[in-house]
Amino acid sequence: MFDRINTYIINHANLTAEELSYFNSILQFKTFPKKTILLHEGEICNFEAFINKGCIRMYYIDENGFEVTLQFAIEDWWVSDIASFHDQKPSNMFIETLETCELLILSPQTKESLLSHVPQLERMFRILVQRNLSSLQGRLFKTIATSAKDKYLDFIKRYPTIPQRVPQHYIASYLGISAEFLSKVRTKIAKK
Amino acid sequence: MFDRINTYIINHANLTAEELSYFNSILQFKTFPKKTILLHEGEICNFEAFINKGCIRMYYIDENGFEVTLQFAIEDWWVSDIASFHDQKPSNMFIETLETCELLILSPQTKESLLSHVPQLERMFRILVQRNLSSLQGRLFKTIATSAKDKYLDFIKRYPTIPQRVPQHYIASYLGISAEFLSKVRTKIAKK
DNA sequence: AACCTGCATTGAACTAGGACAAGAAAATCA
DNA sequence: TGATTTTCTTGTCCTAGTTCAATGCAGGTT
Repeated sequence: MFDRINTYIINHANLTAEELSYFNSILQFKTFPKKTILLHEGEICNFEAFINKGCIRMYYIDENGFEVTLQFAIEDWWVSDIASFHDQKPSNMFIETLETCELLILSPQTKESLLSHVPQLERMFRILVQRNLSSLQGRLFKTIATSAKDKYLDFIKRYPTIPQRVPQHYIASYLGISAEFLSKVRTKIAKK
Repeated sequence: MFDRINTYIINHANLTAEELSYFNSILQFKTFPKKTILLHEGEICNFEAFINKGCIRMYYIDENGFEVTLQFAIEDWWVSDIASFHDQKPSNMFIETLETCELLILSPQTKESLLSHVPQLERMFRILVQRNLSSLQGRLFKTIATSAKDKYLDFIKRYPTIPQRVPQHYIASYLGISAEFLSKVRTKIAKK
């Protein structure tokens, strides 16, 4: 049950056996069926979850019902709306399982206590957020500067396993193009 | 010389007088003329700078010379390519002064020593990065989901002082639209 | 087997925004 | 002060991507 996360932790921080077992002791293990909405727009996000198994999507919806996928997350990713989680303020995004998911969950309280017991992890979480920021910066650039075709090719290169796991129109909404146009782009790529 | 940053720190962390003066002692104060490139693509970013005075732009350039402005930063902002700064790896962005700038600078070494002397600040910097991430998430959403006009209106609402300080075509490159089209959008708005 | 429901494809008509070009207006500097 | 560079505007034509609608195609469910 903790194999996956412990491997992850060992690779990202330098904990003693005790610290690791303390970490494990405060994690809450939970399973969610496919299509469960873990966080609704307007709610306060009270989890930071490590994906032990499954696939999750974070997305926004505007007034007209137009969806933008912010992120896909699979095994070994952390999922949360950190802004909402940390400031305990309403989120403006949705988080939804796309498959049956096994999650290891921190609440604001357990995270707080974790960080005070194992201050080292403060660093790990900071680096996690930094990486996230940096990759989002790169993505914004590509979203603006690149054609639909190149964005798609880049996507399947960066996330080769995702297309097999999630419906194509979600990928379109991640790339910022319509589902129909992605389909056209794909047939054009295939023909060459 | 430290008034501005000390006010900032007091608002964002809870330091003793000694800690604050230690903080001040390790900061390097430097002035740069307008249009100085502080960081070139390919270089390692060796600064995290607090803007005491002035205005700075962070941007990407693609193979065809197409520019995307990632961020404008003015007084009270921190400027750095954190990914490059922390991992000491080559940056893929440019950072350039748009006005004469007074900066208070941390190097990787001084930041390291600062964080070990005043571990509290680890939290402040983490929150800084989190806020940054969260606002970038919102921006990506708007970039994809919103019309040029709405993006511009949103921009002048969020950053009302920026348009007076920076050339308009940089704002266009922030919004992800061409300078010409921004001009057209503006005349259309003005006519109403 | 028949029937949904969700997903992908294709085509036709349309549009937001881009590229290019040429001037006008500001800002910078000698 | 004029001269040069940078920035902003406006018009024309063009294209990448959208919207809408129709069709097909799984894969569950009853």
